[in-house]
Amino acid sequence: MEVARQLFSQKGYHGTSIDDLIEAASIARGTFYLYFESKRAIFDELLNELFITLAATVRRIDVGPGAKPPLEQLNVTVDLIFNTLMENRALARILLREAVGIDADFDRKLLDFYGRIEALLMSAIETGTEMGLVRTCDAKLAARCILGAAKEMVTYSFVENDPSRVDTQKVGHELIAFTLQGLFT
Amino acid sequence: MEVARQLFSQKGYHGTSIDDLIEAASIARGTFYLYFESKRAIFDELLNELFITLAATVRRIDVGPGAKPPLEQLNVTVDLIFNTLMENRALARILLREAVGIDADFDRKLLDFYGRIEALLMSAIETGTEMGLVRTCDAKLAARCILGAAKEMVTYSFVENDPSRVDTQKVGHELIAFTLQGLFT
Amino acid sequence: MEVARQLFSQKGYHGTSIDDLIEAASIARGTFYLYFESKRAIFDELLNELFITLAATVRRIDVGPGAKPPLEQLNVTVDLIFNTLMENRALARILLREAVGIDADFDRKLLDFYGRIEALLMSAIETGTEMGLVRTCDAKLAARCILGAAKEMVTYSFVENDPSRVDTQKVGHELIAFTLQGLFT
Amino acid sequence: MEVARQLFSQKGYHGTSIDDLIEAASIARGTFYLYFESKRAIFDELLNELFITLAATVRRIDVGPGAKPPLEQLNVTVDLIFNTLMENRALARILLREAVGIDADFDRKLLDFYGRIEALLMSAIETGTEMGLVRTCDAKLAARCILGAAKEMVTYSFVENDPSRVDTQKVGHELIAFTLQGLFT
DNA sequence: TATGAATGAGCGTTCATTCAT
DNA sequence: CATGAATGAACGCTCATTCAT
Repeated sequence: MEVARQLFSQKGYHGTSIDDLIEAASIARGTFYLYFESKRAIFDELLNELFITLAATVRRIDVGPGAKPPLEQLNVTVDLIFNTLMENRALARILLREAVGIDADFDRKLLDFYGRIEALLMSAIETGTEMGLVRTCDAKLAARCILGAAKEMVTYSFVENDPSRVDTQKVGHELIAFTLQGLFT
Repeated sequence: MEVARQLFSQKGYHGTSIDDLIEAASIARGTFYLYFESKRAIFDELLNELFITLAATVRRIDVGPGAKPPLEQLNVTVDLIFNTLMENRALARILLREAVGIDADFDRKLLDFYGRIEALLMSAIETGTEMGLVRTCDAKLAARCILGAAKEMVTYSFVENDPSRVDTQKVGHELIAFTLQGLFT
Repeated sequence: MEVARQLFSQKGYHGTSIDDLIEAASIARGTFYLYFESKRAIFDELLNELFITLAATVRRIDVGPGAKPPLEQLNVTVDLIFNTLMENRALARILLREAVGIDADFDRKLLDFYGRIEALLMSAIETGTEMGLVRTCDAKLAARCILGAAKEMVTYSFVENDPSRVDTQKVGHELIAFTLQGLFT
Repeated sequence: MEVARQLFSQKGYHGTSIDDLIEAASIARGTFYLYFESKRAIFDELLNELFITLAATVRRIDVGPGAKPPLEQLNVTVDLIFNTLMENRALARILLREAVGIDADFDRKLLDFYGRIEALLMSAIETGTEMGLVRTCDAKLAARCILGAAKEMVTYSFVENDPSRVDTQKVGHELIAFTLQGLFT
């Protein structure tokens, strides 16, 4: 699995053959199929892993009384997510690059994943609007904007020549600032 | 080409075989190779078409005296781009979905394409900052945010069950509002 | 035909495509098939041409009374043949290089051609033996030896970096000397 | 390999398809590529085999004191080579028939092979001349003559209706006689 | 007579998957 | 548990040949 993570991340799904996999893992062809039903299956498993890791990282903003200020919570959450993604860079790279095209099943899965994030963001926006913190807007479209900006920021962090040097905190804060204030003075 | 546009758009590059292509076009194998050097070549041609169409659509905001207000120009430009993309939906779908993984050459091309957009956005942000219209921020990161949000919005328009019904104007305006004001009241 | 001669000679039968042919001749695809039944057919025609030219060159040694000395006649004939081959270098190259493997029909043709030469040589040897000029030997095998040595000598003349500079007369005489005297002192 | 030897020998390189090969060998397409990198590769391997076998057979004539008479040694060597070729008839057939035209690489290989033989023969001739055994002649051309005669003799042995019946010893002796004495009485 | 667009059988090669050991 | 030899469908591509104009 570790090997597959690296290979899929580097060469993509189509660019990685079972041969690459078993050679890098120093196992026999048959052994691979002993543990994974198919090439597709290990890819799935890999991404599920990331989904679970991410799901564990995302936390709802607590707006209850006595909670820390929402903005501070937001900063913390974004930091957490960015760090998780950077720690699982290989997997995250796959998620963001192999966006689509594996097959219909995978496409649906991906849509689902982003759909859930979108729903989360939407409800946050709606809550914010109710609380008078967020301006009125089409929550769905706004959620999409946030998601898009976030995806791009993360992707950017991987594309940089030396990802390990990217200041994820700065990237996160810039994203939050952009999301909340936009660009106007 | 029309057939290829549709097929690549629906099933992706890897998911579309020469067989699919020639059957859908009702031509013989050899005929395909009479007009296109390779599978890769037709894909390239297809995307170049879109690149050119897009390049012709994008217009710099005129900040000179006597020009229309920048915001209005921005609205018009975004509308134009959105409409162009919707009119070339199949191609745009390819551009946004076949994110990467065809081959190194194509990856570079894609990076180039987005790089140029990013540069455009960056210089716009910097100009805006100089004019005092735009708050100080990391222009590069901000440009990425805009790009990401825009990509997502466009993608969203294609993913909708019935893309022809998406109100591109509304999507565009929401994107601009998000970009300029953010979400805060 | 001229074009085909050159191309077949340079790139061989399999290495030359109809495309090469028509492009070099600046004619259309259909025009080619108007004049030649197939790729095989033009190749055949080309070699027939050489066969005919060669047949016209070969002359039996006249051993009748009043004729020039056989050795002198031999020298003249060999010179003639070598010069003919050098003048039709392209064709000869094909004959010697594309030795076999086009198809069964062509193989038979080639066998025939060399068979006829062998027969010619055999009868010459037998005549020579009867006249007491030639030592007793297996005429067929000896004919083969001569044929082989001759083929190699001609081939050599084409393989040389600059065939036009090869002294065909010297080559011919060396071949005759070898054939008649062998190598012993 | 055995199957390939037969097929290449019978139908030539171009005339033999992977399909022919795998059908004759009763293996699956993939199995072929498990053992050979390509069609070219198996052909190469096959001929290398013969090259090695032949190289092991060729022996320099020992002219030192106490050695057997050169002529006897020559007879033995030629016998050895002829027998080796007859034992590896299929391979030898390929070598002699697929003269050229597979590709540039193979052409070079072939040229090399014959070049080395020629060099061997040349040095033998020169040694012979120094020892006063061989008449003065152009060693290179003479070597070519021998090579040509030998090739033809071997080819002849394969072309005969029943090659297994050819008296290789007789062929070899005739070749030697021809080479040394020529045809004159 | 000349054209060249169209054809399609055939090629060499790849690679995810199976299964007897 | 582990192996790796064997599989064969599928792929992208070539090229000699045909035929309507």
